[in-house]
Amino acid sequence: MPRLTDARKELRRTQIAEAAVRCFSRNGLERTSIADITVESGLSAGSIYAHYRNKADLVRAAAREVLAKRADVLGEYAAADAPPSPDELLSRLIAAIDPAEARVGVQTWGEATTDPAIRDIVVDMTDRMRAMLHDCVTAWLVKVEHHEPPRAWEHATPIAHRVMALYQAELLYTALRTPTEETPS
Amino acid sequence: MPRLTDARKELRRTQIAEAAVRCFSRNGLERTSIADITVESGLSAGSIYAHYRNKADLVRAAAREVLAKRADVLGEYAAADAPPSPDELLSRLIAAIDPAEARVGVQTWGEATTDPAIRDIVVDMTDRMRAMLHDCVTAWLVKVEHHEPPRAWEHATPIAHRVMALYQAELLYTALRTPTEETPS
DNA sequence: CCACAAAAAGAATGGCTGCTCTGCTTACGG
DNA sequence: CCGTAAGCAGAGCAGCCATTCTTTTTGTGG
Repeated sequence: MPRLTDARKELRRTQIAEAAVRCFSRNGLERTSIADITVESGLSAGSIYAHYRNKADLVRAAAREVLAKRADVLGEYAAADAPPSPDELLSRLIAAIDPAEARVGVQTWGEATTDPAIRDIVVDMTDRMRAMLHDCVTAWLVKVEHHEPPRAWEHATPIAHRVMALYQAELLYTALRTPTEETPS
Repeated sequence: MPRLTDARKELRRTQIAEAAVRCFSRNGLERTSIADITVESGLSAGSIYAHYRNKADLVRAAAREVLAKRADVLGEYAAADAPPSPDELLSRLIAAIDPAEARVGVQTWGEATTDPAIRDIVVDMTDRMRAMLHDCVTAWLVKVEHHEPPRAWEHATPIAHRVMALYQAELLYTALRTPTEETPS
């Protein structure tokens, strides 16, 4: 049956989503038209609508992609044998920030203030990141600072909160600092 | 000359801008149409365009209004005789957050990532707030912690940075946490 | 009070945008 | 290889929205 193989279908979806992220990073969530994504992806409008129900669906996918990538970076450190100190953790997270994704991330925050679907995605990803940060800090307290595990978990809470806040602030500064790149001609 | 008196003209401008902020807080910067602002303000489209050149101009005015109000709150503490400690300062700032304005503030960040005019407003206001925070913390270090003024200023820098970040993060959380209010019927 | 110019109203407009629809093309299973 | 059902292209459509234009109303200086 001549359906597209799942791998190929997923490939198209990410091809579209990545093109969308590039467009969003340049022009913002609402200012990019389907036509823009059309030329950026090399596909046609019809094709895009074969893979995403509508524009909102595509925006959600893009938001998830950007936020998930940020969470992944954190996941690596959370699983490390030698847990970094909070300061070290923070500066590594900051070093891993990609300006284009930072911009889309901040746009996502703005959209989340009015769109419940985006809001859920952002809140979910934020909670997940904070939890990983919490694990990471707890591991550091136990392994390096030799705290007792149950107390360490409590101690880690405000520290994780602060690291998260400082990271998000840095994300905002990066998004604002970086000039929005020109369309490649 | 039968021109509107300056006071009345300014009144109309803020009437429009405040209606715009309410709309933005509900539906976001781009999803509110001039028609929405028309019904919220009780004025007509023609009238709005008599006071603002175009929608972008109105958005800029709204952004400035919201950000300036936040800076004003901070200004009070900066001028106080008994400077609050950084923790105290932060919790007072957080207590003064208005959910609706927090939403518009976060939307403003998103818009700033692609619109240079908004970006300048946000960066300017952010810098100004950080500077006031810096003064505030320096005053506390000198008056309460009895640091030497020149050293105090240096010490204050990272503290002010952290307070700012924590405040902005709280602003984001407030914007995400608060359900967007319904239109009054 | 009055005259009159500015301000407000609100319908009209033109452009853009999301989305759909009709065939052509392609890749997959046999 | 081939038939077929899907993916895909791209023009077309309907609706919305910022902005403008004309007419009516309003406030102000004299």
